[in-house]
Amino acid sequence: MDVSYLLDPLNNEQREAVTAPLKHTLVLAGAGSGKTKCLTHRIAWLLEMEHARPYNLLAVTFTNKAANEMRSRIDALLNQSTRGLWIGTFHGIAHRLLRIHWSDANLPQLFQILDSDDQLRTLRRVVKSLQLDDKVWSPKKVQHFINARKDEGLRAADIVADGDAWLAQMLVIYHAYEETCQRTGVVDFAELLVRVYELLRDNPLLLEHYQQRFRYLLVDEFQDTNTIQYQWLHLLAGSQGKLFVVFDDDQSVYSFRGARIENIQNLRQDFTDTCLIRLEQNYRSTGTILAAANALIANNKSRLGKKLWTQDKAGEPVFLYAAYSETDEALFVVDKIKGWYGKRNEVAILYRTTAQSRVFEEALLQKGIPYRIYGSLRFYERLEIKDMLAYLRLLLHRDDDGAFERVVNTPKRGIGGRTVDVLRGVARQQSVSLWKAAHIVIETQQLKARASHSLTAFLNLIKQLVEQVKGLPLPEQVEVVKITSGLVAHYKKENKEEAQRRLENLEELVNAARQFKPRGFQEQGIDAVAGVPPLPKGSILDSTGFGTIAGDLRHFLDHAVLEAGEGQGAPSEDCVQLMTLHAAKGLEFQVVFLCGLEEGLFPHQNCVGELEEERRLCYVGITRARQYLYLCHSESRYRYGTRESGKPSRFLDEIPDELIQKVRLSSSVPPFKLSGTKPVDD
DNA sequence: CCGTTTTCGGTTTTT
DNA sequence: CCGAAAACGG
Repeated sequence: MDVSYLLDPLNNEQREAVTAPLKHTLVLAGAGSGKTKCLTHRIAWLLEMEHARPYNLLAVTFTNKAANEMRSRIDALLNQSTRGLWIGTFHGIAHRLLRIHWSDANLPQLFQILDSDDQLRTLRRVVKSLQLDDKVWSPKKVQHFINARKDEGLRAADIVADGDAWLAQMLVIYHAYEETCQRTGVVDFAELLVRVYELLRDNPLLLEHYQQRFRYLLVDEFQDTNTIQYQWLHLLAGSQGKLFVVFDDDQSVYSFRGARIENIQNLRQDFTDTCLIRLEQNYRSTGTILAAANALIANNKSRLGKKLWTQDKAGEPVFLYAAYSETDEALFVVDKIKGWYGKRNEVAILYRTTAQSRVFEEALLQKGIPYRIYGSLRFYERLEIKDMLAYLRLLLHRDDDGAFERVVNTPKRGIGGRTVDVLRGVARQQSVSLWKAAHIVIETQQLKARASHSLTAFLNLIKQLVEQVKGLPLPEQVEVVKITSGLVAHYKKENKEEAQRRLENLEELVNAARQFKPRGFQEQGIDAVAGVPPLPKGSILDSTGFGTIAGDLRHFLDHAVLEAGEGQGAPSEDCVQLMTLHAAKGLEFQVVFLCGLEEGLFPHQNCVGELEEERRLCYVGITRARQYLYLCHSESRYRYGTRESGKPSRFLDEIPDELIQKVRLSSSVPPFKLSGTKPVDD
């Protein structure tokens, strides 16, 4: 078979990785070294040369973006069908397995997924129902505690308080939360992972099936895996499965959300017969930029060690600008951008904290340069969208307390906090859902006439919606809910710009429903693939397929939670890109401005113990730049109301002087010359 | 129930 | 200092 199309575009190391023997393979892939190419070509290689069938492969990523990218690149590369090839995020794949095996996973068939916002609301209710002071047991803290434990694969029952009163109380809350979720049939993000791990661990026949099926496990950004993800991979690989993981220990910047860089070492210990391949040739940046990056990251003690190199020329020096103030910094950056004649979306302004974006935004606005800030509110997280989704959830599942609470008085229909308190009381006492409690409360006449009347009206509204929507295709269901729920009328009343936007977003949601083409799940015959033992009898497959009313709607809701989508709206071309360093990971730009390089801000004061991770973050920032890299720091900066002076970041000292060119001496432009900005010392 | 006042926190974030 | 969210008063 002629596989030159697969191998010719690769360098020696990439080829070595793509054609590696069937051992567990670790690919240390530096920034810009072609790791996605490596992964996609490896998949093609396995299919073409190792007689793998598409359903033998499982490729896992962290973000939907990465998963989509991988899928489209594979489709472009291969001429054969990739039916049965699973590519997805850890959460997406876990979710898929839970939908198939909902019964074995001890979940209701129509289980719902909680996003972080819904989780927080749920926790607020749990803390309140335990009569705890939410100042001491702040739902946010509790949320963090629980998620951190779940990331470690620990349930409340797995943790021993051992005389620690604080921990004991936390565990009580954790227990109560688990119970609430189970009772109401909801699953948070971390739970997807824990559940699916337990599902396979506790069902040997299921495990056997998937171990036989997924002979080849490919993992992107392996340095970002957390404990439960690693345990799951470990379990799924079994003794036969072959791992192919791509990682860069120097780009591990997510320990704060549970990523365990040690998983690389764990993998090498837990799996014998591993091989490590390094991709160090960089196809992105100039020699100078790489030299700066290499010098910086060399200061980290704990790393496997690698040195990026390029065939490219040295290029321009790294420019350094010392500003007086954050305003000066922004004006400098904007000034440079004005002098840039390339495409504007090839320019990125990167910073450590989101708060820093404001000054740049103002400066860009003032000069009329179009820009786009990443990480602003995502489409499916908008208030009005979440309200609509809550109605839809309620239609699917009347006992969804979260959805009930959200819409019971949205739009305002005279059901205030007092009324809902009564419902909550009855619900808790009789351990039923709010929906059922509402019926009980009305029947037993526990409310004043007016409240009772309003509540009855609400219940009838939902029942009416259920009837109206029955048998309609998804987009029309959404349309009906949009009108009948009263949300449109609700927003129309306010004649503000904001209200107009909300209405547009609601319309956009109907649009999204119209265009919604669920993918994945196409193959229901997964138990009949050749060479794989059938799924054990008693596995109850997901029967709410497409075409069914509940099925379409449910898939749409799943999609909304799991793939909340970027800011929506046209990804307006020709905009300067503003984002945090974390958001920039995986991207590249012709020109990069790395701003706010000051002690306390970057490295951030809260990260004194995590200095190496801060340095990696800086490394990520530097290696985003293809051609021009500007580093900025400011002598002073407004923080928490007062102007504070800041020393240049230690990271600047770690970049060799000969690579750096200072753009302008601080003294050459005194602060009072800045027009249209606040004086430095006010 | 709704608009105003007060209080609080303020690193990074995908799913 | 600034914005969000909780508490308060009409």
